[in-house]
Amino acid sequence: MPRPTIYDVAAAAGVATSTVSRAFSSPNRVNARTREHIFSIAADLGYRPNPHARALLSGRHHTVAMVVSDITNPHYFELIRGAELRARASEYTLVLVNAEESPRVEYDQIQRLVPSVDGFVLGASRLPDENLVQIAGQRPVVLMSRELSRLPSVVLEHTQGCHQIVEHLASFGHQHLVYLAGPRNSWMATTRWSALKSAGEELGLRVDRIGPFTPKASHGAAAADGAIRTGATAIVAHNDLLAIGVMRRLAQRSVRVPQDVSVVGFDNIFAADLCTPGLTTLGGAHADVGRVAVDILLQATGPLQPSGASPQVALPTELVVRESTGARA
Amino acid sequence: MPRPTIYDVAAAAGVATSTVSRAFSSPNRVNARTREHIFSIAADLGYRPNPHARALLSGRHHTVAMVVSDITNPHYFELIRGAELRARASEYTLVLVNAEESPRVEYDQIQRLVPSVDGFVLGASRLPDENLVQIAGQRPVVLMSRELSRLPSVVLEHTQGCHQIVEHLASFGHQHLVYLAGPRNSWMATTRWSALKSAGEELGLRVDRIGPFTPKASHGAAAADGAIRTGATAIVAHNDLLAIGVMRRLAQRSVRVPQDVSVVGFDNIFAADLCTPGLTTLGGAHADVGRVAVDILLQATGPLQPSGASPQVALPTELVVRESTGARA
DNA sequence: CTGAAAGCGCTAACAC
DNA sequence: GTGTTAGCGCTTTCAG
Repeated sequence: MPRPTIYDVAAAAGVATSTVSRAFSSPNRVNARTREHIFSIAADLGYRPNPHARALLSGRHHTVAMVVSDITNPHYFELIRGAELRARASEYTLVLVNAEESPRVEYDQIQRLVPSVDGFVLGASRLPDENLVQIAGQRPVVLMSRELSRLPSVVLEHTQGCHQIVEHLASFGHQHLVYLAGPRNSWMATTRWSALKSAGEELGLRVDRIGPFTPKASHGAAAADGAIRTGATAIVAHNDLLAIGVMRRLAQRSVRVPQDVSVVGFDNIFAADLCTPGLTTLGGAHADVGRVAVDILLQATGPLQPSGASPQVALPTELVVRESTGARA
Repeated sequence: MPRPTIYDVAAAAGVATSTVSRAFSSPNRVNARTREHIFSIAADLGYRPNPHARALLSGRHHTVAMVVSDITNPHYFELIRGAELRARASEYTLVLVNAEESPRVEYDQIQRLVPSVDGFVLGASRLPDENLVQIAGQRPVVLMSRELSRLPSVVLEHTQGCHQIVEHLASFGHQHLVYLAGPRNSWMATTRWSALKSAGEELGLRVDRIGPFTPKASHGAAAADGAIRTGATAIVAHNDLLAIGVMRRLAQRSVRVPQDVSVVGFDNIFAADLCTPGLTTLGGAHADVGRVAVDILLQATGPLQPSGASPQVALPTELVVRESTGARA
């Protein structure tokens, strides 16, 4: 037996289909008694509105897509969780898309989904600005871990956080640090680099940069070797995964952390607390990033036309100090 | 300007809408010349088929849902990734749902999605058998990390794996081990317990069980304390997260691993290699679990009616031995 | 407050 | 090979 439709319900309830429709979509526009009657009949029949038929007409799908640069990066766990919770709270479905660090995959997937979703939350998008603007022209977009004027975004307060990192390292007497940059097209990588550099200038440290590196543990070896060559006494890796990979390689090469070199990461993933030594890292309320991003998106997809306002939210970070940083010995 | 429809394309191309439709849905049923003409016009107009209108008629949405018991469990990373890749390869969209260890949330979410997806992949479902059977009556279902007669499933070869664990521990002279059980309604928990027990009987070890425990690191303290009380010399935790939490607690209580007690986990998550001591754990090709599950699902949602066959796939496991297991000292 | 009827974008008979 | 014509399930004027 196929799913019952409003026709079945209408027939069984002895009313018109439009009344059934109204009972579900704007309950207050129908007599309380008939409404209840319809509901009970509908329940008996096991009727449930077909979202596609609804979407066909309204153009709204009650679905948002979240695109992440690499789904296996633990950093995204909390982001996804926060976004999912927020979406569900408004009875929205969250479609998860993995861009696998590939702008092409990212763009294709987004275009594929444009007709099916009400908006996009883009995590650390690797797409060029023009693409983002274009996508925003098709559907509301909220960026995470990236800022772009005229588009709403949610980021962690990296600039201040980077300053904190440099201060922390300076307090141990470090005078030369190196930033292991993330992917070329990562806005975060660019921003962190300039934040570190200016903090370095301010505090009188030399700051180098090498890379780009794919921010995975497996790429840590190359990054570590490069870092050693710079002669820096402190390494700031683009994220925790890379930092962990770096520490592994350093251990292999008998470089002691933090006695010979200090290591700092970003994200404060679960594993940062488990590796040895524990990784000093810049953390933040990641779940909130996801939550707020969806929040803004739902606002934009809401009945009120997207207002000119494009909120750019920056959430606070916190430097989690563990054992991977210290004075040279 | 609204999205162009087949009407716009048809008008611009000087053909009927059905021809446009055919050009896109069954290209070989239309003259090559007209087809190319239609395509080029469509491209100019930026036409893209509306999947909802399509779904409304065909009932197929090119979308599958994957439900996981807890999205923040790293164990799922690879599963999700494998599933996502496989889905995308067939141009299917993967909707990710987080059940948050709650059967109620899980069931509600599934019911919400029934009208919008072609099938479900259920990871470590916490639902009772009857519910699963009922859902399978609404849409094709493939289980992961759970078996149920008449439903297709993909699991890791836990039974043999558990045997391997017990053998490994026995080889170190352990004679008493305790299993820290996962959630009450976890099929895996039940299966592992009976597998461990029968392996214990066979090899002459005493095997206790305590729990259930929520398989997160934060619940490790209670689990560790309970384990100590049993007097067992080896602890087999329901998963790596719990095992890591247990090891933390043991360290706090100055119980040495593995000198005083050995610890084993399941899943071989990234962090298992990072904690100190490294965690011995039962791993497997998790990405394959997700991949194969979607593979089976797409077969079932395919044009050919769901055949009676319900493949029950069991993928091999491998015991990854690290430093958390050894002889007592 | 409720019914009748048109149509959202597309597909699937059925003709030609 | 292509056009015509009904709908898919629902919402939404417009009457009543």
